[in-house]
Amino acid sequence: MSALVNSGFVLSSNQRDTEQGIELSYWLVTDSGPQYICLSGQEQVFFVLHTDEAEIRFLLRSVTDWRLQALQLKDLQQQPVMGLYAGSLHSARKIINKLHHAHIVMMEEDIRPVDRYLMERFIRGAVTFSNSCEPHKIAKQRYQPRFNILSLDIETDMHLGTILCIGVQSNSGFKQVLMLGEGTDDRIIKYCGDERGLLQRYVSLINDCDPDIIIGWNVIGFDFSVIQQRADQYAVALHIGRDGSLANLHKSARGKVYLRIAGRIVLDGIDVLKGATFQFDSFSLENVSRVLLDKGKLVESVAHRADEIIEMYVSDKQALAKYNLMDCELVLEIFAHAQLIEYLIERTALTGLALDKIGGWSSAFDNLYLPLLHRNGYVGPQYASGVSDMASPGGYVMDSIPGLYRHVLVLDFKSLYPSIIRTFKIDPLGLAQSAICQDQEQLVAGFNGAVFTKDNNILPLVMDELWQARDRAKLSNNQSMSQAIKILMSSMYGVLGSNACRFFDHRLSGSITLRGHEILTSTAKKIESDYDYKVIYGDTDSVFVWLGENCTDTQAHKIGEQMATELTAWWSSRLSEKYAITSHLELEYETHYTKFLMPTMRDSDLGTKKRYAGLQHFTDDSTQMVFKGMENVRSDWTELAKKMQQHVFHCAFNDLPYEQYIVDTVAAVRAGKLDGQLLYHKKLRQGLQEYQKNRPPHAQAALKLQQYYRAQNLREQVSRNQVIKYYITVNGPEPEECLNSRLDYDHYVDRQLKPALDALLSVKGSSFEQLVGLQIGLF
DNA sequence: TAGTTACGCAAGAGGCG
DNA sequence: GCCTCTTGCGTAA
Repeated sequence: MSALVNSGFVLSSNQRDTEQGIELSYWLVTDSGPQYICLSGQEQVFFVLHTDEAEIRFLLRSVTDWRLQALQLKDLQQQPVMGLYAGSLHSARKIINKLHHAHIVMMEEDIRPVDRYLMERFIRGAVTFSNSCEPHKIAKQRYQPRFNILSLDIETDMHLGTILCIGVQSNSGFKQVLMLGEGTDDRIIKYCGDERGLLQRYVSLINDCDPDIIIGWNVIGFDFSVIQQRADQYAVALHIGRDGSLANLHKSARGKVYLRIAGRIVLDGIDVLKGATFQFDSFSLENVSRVLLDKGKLVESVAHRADEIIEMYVSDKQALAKYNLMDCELVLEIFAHAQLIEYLIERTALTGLALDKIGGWSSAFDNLYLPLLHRNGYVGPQYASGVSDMASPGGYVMDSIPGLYRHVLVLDFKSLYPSIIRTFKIDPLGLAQSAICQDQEQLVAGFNGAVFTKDNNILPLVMDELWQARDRAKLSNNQSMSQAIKILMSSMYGVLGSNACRFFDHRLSGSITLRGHEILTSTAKKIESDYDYKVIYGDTDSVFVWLGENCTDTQAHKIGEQMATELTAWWSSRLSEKYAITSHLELEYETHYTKFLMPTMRDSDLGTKKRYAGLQHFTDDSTQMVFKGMENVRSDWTELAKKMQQHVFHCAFNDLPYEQYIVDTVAAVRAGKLDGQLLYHKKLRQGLQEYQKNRPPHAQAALKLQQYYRAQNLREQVSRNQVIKYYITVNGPEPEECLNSRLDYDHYVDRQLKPALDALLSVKGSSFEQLVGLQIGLF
């Protein structure tokens, strides 16, 4: 009956206890709509040491519904283990608690049965399923899903907290706005009377649209939270699950809100962008759409948005609906433009993580590693059982030689940590196996006392496959795939160094980073001895090579290519001779700076680390300024300081005069002509009361803002993680919203303009004071 | 419902005389 | 007022 076998994509999963044991359920998306798959009579399994059997049987003598079974599996210390099978989630939880209190070693007890079922079958999203027989079956498959996506946005009256309208737009072009109040419906706007009517209409709308994925902007933390709160107040049941069940919203201890809707997933554009390593100064929809899509929203002045929305509701509901839908559309466009759904599908295909999972690189490691470990006859280690009583550093940062240079090349190791893992066989299994391997030829030493087997390892092979997959993705121009793999590969090191990962062990992380130190220092030494160029800086995986002042652009490019090739070959032969291993290290010629500034630290002659600027020169002769770590790329410096630094560096790099510009700008600041560019932005990273030990300027401003809100009887609250916008005035920091005092221009000249420029001026033998005269400090 | 370490800098806090 | 230490933030890789 092969006609009944179909393809689908796992959208969400669930597990619960039934009379027949644990029931696993999966909602799939298929070409012919949603499909519910149910697997009953399952058990939860985890592992315990064989030597603990008697004690476990004693401890669990009063517990029913479990069994212990001998297995052909060992832990990584070569001790035989047994499987402990529980017939229900409830008894599994009880058993784990009991054993935990008795300090019995347990392994993989945290793996949920719904996840293990997929993981052990290598199912990562795509499945075949057969629903013609009981129980249902699913298996690994290739399948590209097409989702029905609905973008949702609500507008509220910020003073009363009421919902004014709910707008939705789907990826197939459907649009609708549910509007509070009375009016004549048209094609898009539907008037719903009171708020209760609006919420009831919303439930029908979601069920009629029947989306697989609902997207929005802070959509869980704001839109769905507000809807839930209003629905609770009016006792409207939000039956929007695909099985008719209620939406389930709950807050974690850390204040993060989670939402479960049966058969659907909800994705927040902000979280997804962050997960895909997009960076923005601000993640407001306004800013992201401007940067990514080159457009802003309909309402330009964010400051008075709240009042404008209420004003539109009162006088022009058509305009409000249009505004509401614009936000829905922007979110859809951002998802399409940044290929976010494609990225998430690739991530799932690589890691087995659910589409809506945020972070979770530690589970990704588990999903990739554990099934292979089991097939090699071992089970995963107990949590926090790794070696941690030794230091394992991060990347190596070289002392820099400060100065203003011409012709600096940057060579960097392509994915250094993944390539170290592949080359030096960094692997939890290999580390364990080395202890019982007699043949020294088959071993390669790591750091912190680690030794690895050259064969029979897992992580290096997983990395090899990812590496090849990434090369294929690049060749076929598959951006999202390449991006997903890059992030996954570099996260593999990260989790090994984190005690939130079951494989955490400083012998593993140290063997990666300390090898990195050795590789970087040897490379720098080799360049200085063989090529006679000075290495002026290096950080983790890069070296900055100064070619000397007399060099043409063409020569520089040629030298870069040649050095990268030769040094890659040198590493290959060196590692082959020294360790008899195949090198996967690859040095790339990345950048040619025709002008390059390595500044000194403030109030010191020593060079800085992680701060520099240069004029990059491309092979087609175009150029571009690059700033790393400097004021210009820091969000907590004023617009004016950044603009000035940008301009003055541009002039200096292109041999143009800048002295008069500096003098004029300082004068303009003092004349009060540039006040708009003197605003500071800084995030309040703690709650306002938590600034006990000291109170930095932005916290002082936030306090004044809070008081202002209270005095004005506004509902608004200053909250953790809010960006505080403030000026420095003669009376200290004051928030933008309630600026009262004169700006302190001495502060701005001395603390913003001077430091932003002195990095450059001082290596030119000049100084800010020299240029602007003795104005500073006299006022 | 947990990826890492290394680094620079501004400004507050507190000791000293 | 001057000096050093600590706190807080944002950044590089």
